Amino acid sequence: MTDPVQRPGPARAPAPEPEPGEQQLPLPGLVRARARAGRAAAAGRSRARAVEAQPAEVDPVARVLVDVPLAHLDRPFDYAVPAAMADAAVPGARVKVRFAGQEVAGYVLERAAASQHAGRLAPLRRVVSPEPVLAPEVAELTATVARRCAGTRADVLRLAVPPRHATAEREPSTAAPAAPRPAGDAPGAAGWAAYAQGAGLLTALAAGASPRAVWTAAPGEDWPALLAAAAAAALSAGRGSVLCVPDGKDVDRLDAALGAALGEGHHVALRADAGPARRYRDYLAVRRGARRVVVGTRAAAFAPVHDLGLVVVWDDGDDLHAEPRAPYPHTRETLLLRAAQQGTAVVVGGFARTVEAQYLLRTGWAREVTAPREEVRRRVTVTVAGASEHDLVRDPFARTARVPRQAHDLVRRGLAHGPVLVQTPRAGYAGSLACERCRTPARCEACTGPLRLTGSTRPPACRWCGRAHPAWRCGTCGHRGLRAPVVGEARTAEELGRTFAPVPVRSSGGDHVLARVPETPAVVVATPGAEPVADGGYAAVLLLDGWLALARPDLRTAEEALRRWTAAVGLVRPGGEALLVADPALPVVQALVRWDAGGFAERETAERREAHLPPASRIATVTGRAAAVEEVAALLRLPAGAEALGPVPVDLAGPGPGTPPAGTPAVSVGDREVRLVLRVPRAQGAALSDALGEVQRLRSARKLEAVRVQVDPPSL
DNA sequence: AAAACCATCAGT
DNA sequence: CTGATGGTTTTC
Repeated sequence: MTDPVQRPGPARAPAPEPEPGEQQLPLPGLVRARARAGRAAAAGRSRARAVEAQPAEVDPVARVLVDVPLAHLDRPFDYAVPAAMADAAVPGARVKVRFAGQEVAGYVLERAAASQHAGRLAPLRRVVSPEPVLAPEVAELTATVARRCAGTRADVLRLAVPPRHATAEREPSTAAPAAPRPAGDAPGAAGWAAYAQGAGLLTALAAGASPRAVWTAAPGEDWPALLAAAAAAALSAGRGSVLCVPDGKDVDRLDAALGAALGEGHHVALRADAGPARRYRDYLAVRRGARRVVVGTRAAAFAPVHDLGLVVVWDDGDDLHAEPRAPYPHTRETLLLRAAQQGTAVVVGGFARTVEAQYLLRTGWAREVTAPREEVRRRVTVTVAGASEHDLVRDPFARTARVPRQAHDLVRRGLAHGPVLVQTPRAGYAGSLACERCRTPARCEACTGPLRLTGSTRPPACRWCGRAHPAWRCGTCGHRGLRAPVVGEARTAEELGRTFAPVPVRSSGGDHVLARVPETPAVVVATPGAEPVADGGYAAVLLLDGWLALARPDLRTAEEALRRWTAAVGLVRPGGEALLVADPALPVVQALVRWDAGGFAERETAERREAHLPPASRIATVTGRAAAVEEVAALLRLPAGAEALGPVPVDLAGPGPGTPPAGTPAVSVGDREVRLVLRVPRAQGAALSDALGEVQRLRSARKLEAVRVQVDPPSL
């Protein structure tokens, strides 16, 4: 196919007249260059042919955001719109432009009558397609998110807009049927009545208002149905929704619930794993307004839903909501920024509650939606089996029984009525070793790194420095024996299978994850995050090795443990029971028993406030080679009240599980990766982001070595 | 990555 | 003063 827009337009006066009043620039270099080009061109070719195409009559200037990875170029550049591209170069269209001597991709942000740029404008080279893939409000959101994360718009755009697929683009998007099912008929609509503010939330959504809620779901809740009902309520008021969940399994559940609530054709699931054609087709269906309700994982937070009225994030504590690619935006933060920008309703929901969600309540920005105590008690009974620290002092062997008698009893009772879920901590922690007797994690004497086994015949070695410890001895109790603290879910399944034969044992975890299990009695062993949903709910839920879930040296360990436990107990059937094997004296264990994620989050929030940790403070990290990080520290213009901590070698700074891997050649101190932690009062958060962004632009302009900047890192 | 820019300096 | 040169800055 020939591209008409690239052909030079009809002949015109050789040198374009300067705009009246516009400064005529001498541009000697340019004149010289043109003269050379003219001579180089075949002699006899008329000068008029060499002149660029005639500009568009209306708005001959396109503001283009170019896709280059350099922070200091993260701003629009003006290009001349040739007349032939006047209709195609709409705001939001993908274009190719010549930028710094190279052909680069970009998006038209807007069209304008004139440019502020003093020099000559280069023409657009090509409009890739007139499809306005980048919605104006998403362009704005992208800028806000980039600013918050001290990153570039181009990086955020890559997360927000899927790659083009020409075939998918040629097909029209099928329009939604005229009317969705009445919102009140949604299966989940009645479910909100169980919550103190639930009915009010739905009413407000149906009235087209923008309520903001932090919702803590009751155990066993059919949360996809309730969220679908919320989206249906918003849609009945003519407003679209974006619903973000952690993983594909949750997308499937919510997808099905939305189908039931709205009828087919009103919503779409944006799946990262769907393949380029499907992904682009679904994206276009949203962008073109054919679908107004979107469910998806973190990329869906940017979905260009028309008339957006509600944003939802489910289980915002799941680390899958944290984007692993620069500039590392978090779904919750993206959606909150978007809600503020577009004036939408917000639901931050989960079985647990993050300290960030709690902060929204603390400041009064959002309202709490929780089930009354009686309702929770009706749904599940949670008990604890395990020795307290006090008991352990008297009898260090008390907790060596991994599956205590009470647990066996629970499983047996449950199996009489249906499937029983057994959650066992992820095998991922298994690499680290612990004292066989007192279970204190085994650490390197030289650098305090965690020890691990690299082979059955070799002595334990440090993950960080690689030093071998053939004669290790526990620093706490003096014992010499080591154990891998986790019996993987496979072995747990084996053990339980023997105990409860002939009841079938199903295993879910690692790369073998089950989505659903039937209502029939079975022992279902799963690692956190891989729990299958049981038809009709589990008769009982057993949470093993609570001590291990709490053994990680991380700021969020307790919060994360509670999140995983509540997620499992959340799958119980009404009237079911749950048992946690852990120290009953711990506040986090009591929070599970009382189903009081809110109280726990409030307590954590208060503690962190005193320790000047997020969310009351804003944290950012700068990671890179020591020399570069030190330069950054020197260049940073920190806002008032800011503190800089470090830089500290990364190996020691964080609990990062195996960096660097043993066997990495030794590096000199100057080449070591270091991390600088910056902390400001929350009110200065924006100023901190701006200061970091400024340094990034400066460093990129000077071609200095890149450093990794992370604002609000999910863990330290 | 290429072009434009700019300071410097040898050769008039 | 002019044009060549080489390093730095800009990129529409």
